[in-house]
Amino acid sequence: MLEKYTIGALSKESGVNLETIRYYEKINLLNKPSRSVNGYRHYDESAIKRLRFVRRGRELGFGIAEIKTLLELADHPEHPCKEADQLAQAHLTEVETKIKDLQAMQEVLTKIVACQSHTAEHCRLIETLDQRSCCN
Amino acid sequence: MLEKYTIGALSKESGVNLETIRYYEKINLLNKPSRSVNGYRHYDESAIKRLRFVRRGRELGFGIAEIKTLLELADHPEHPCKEADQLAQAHLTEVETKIKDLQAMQEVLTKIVACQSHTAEHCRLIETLDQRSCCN
DNA sequence: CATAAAGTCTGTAGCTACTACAGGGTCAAG
DNA sequence: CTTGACCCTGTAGTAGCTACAGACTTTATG
Repeated sequence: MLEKYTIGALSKESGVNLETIRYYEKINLLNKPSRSVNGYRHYDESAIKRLRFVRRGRELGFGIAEIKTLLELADHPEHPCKEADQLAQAHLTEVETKIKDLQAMQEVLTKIVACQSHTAEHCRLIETLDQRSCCN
Repeated sequence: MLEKYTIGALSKESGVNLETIRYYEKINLLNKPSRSVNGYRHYDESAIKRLRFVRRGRELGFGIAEIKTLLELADHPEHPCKEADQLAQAHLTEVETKIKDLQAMQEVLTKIVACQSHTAEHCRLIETLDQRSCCN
């Protein structure tokens, strides 16, 4: 297998910060790569895929521990992925809650922005956020 | 002014963890409260309002620094709250982006959950997240 | 061919926003 | 008068990075 990627190249290909890659290795999220004589890390295509998976997982809001589980499941295709499904299901619920919360925030912020009396006296921030209403 | 609240009471009234209140004091987000002879902190009603504002702000996704700015604005009613409006506007944009991202996540996760072939072989997780599609 | 810039290495410290102790003092009830 | 609930300070831990310091290697330029 060709191991043509240095850590810098992997960083660019995967979109993951170079220091973060080393960090992921340290916490055993990524396997230890092979090294060339000078001690430089070298990676192959599969490392890019893995790292992209990690990045996307993080973007999707999965924690490191969850991603670790998912990677382990992916590494053992002989096992049923019921567990992975359950993880995804749990996460879906979490995501849906997050969306609802953010939509509530959106509503309040829209009201604050809509408040056009530009003096703190009329646009009393503390009360506004406290009571979830503005300038009424 | 009556300073009838101990830190524990303030914690209950504001919904902010007791240790977190001390932390907020340490980082100068909250003013240093008066102390009784034994060294216990004592708070009044305004502290509750302030702390509720902080909590709500955090819930709305504002960072500590942003909240500090908002509190300062609220403390000076003579200043126009244009700055506060701008902060809220900027934050609203951020929240809207987050909602969109989460909705994209929701879509992907729904697909993963909908994938009913319960072997990792067919439900190839890495490719799934990488390509944003599942079991096609 | 020399040198400078860019890349890599390890290790440690810093970041945000908390949370969780340890080890001690204080206060109210039974 | 002791037990338990509360409070105090200070430090260390948490997640998930990010940013150095100080050293080595590789590559590009004059």
